[in-house]
Amino acid sequence: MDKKFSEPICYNCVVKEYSAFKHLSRYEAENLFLDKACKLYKKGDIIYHEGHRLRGVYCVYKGKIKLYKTGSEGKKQIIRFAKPGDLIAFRSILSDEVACTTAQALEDVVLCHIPAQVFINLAKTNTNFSMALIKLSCKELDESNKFILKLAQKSVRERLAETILLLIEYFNTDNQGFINVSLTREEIASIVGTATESVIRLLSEFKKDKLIDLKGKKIKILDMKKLEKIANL
Amino acid sequence: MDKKFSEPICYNCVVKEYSAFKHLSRYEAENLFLDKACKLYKKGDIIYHEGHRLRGVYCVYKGKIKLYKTGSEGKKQIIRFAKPGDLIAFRSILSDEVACTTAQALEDVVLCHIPAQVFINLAKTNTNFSMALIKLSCKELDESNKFILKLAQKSVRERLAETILLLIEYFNTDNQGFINVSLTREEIASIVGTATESVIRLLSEFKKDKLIDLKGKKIKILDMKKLEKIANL
DNA sequence: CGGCTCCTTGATCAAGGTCAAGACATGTGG
DNA sequence: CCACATGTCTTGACCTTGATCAAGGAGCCG
Repeated sequence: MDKKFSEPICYNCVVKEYSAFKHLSRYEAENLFLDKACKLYKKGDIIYHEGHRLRGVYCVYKGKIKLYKTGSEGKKQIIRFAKPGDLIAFRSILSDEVACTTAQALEDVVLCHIPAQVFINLAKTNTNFSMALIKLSCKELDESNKFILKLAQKSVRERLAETILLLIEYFNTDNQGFINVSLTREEIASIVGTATESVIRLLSEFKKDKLIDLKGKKIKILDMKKLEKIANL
Repeated sequence: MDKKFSEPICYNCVVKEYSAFKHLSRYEAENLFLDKACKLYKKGDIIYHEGHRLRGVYCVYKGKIKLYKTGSEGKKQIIRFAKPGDLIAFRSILSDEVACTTAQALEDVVLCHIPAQVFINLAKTNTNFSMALIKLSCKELDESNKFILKLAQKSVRERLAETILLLIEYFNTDNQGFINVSLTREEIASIVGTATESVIRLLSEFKKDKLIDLKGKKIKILDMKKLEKIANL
């Protein structure tokens, strides 16, 4: 495989400061660099499958990833996303469980793979690092619990409005105000937990009401206040 | 307050072996005993409120607890339960966040309160203990993510069947085969994420179909296989 | 015996899922 | 560069699920 990217050097990596790795010492980061392996994934590639045993943790260097669970009828439910600086699969590694989601590249992605034992050793020897990991998983647990509340009590309309707001918060906007991520209507539906057709209908309704603008897969917020009101936060 | 219970002694506590505290040394457990405070809560008492800052972690010694989030219209969504041996609130303490749920006693409950700093110090100094905590929160995260999938994709009927199975797994049955917990129909509805009336109608349907037996608030499984089939696991 | 809370049942209706069909867009190989 | 195939988007029609409202019954406690 020809690499179209320069392999990041951990102790110097641009994403290090945004990740739990910021707690590593120079020495630890240098060692990490010796043990990791960097790899490019094309858009649509599966990074790992739900239910499979993983050999290590991935640190996202470039690109965006969706993590989803698959229901009994094969229907997908997106649980969360990952972007540069995020770690994925570390919960499975630390708790010695099989992967609880499937990770798939939303665009071309570069990941650094850290072998399980290396990662676990870091967590065991560097208290600041392990506390950062605990905080990460607690935060994510909180996110998931909020999601539960949302699914259980809100209408599809409210959920879609909230989802748009969450997407903008997580991915930010480009210089034209469009959310920095391209999702199909089906993918949006599998975040919101609804049918693709419902997403389409509601998005065009939002557009008609001048709350958002649509340009292909790109979404731009026109009226944040009203959206928040619909989301009923 | 007169205590109608004998205060448990940590290093000797019957629940210690079922909790993350099993990783404590004798010395650590003895110190823990000096720092903790034990308290009785009556059925219905609120132990802490969502959004409040907590001063420590609770270890459940006796009784059952529900943990719920409250939605925008005041509707409650039960996120999980706790029983003897479980720790509650430790995620908020470790991640230094306000409580993300409200904890309420389902029956008379005895809790031991461990001050935040004592708990954090244990987590920082005892690697086995902190790894156990990480595993706990990862496991809970997995539970929450499964819950999301369930809410997003399953019918109320399927969810109720699955909920009954989860209750039996978590609380076990008494010698007559009834699930060891008494929940109102409303509480069951706020686990399943539906209206009280729907729970009532479906429970009587399950009873009519000889899947379960009902005796007041007590539920007994008659046909596990069929329930599992309905739950569509 | 009121006054609670909880349970139950029936009637109604809207939200949203499903199905079907076609438009549009994108990429592929000839 | 075109023709075709495939994936995505859109719209309309229909119908099921389950929420809501209303009213009454059952059990429990001071």
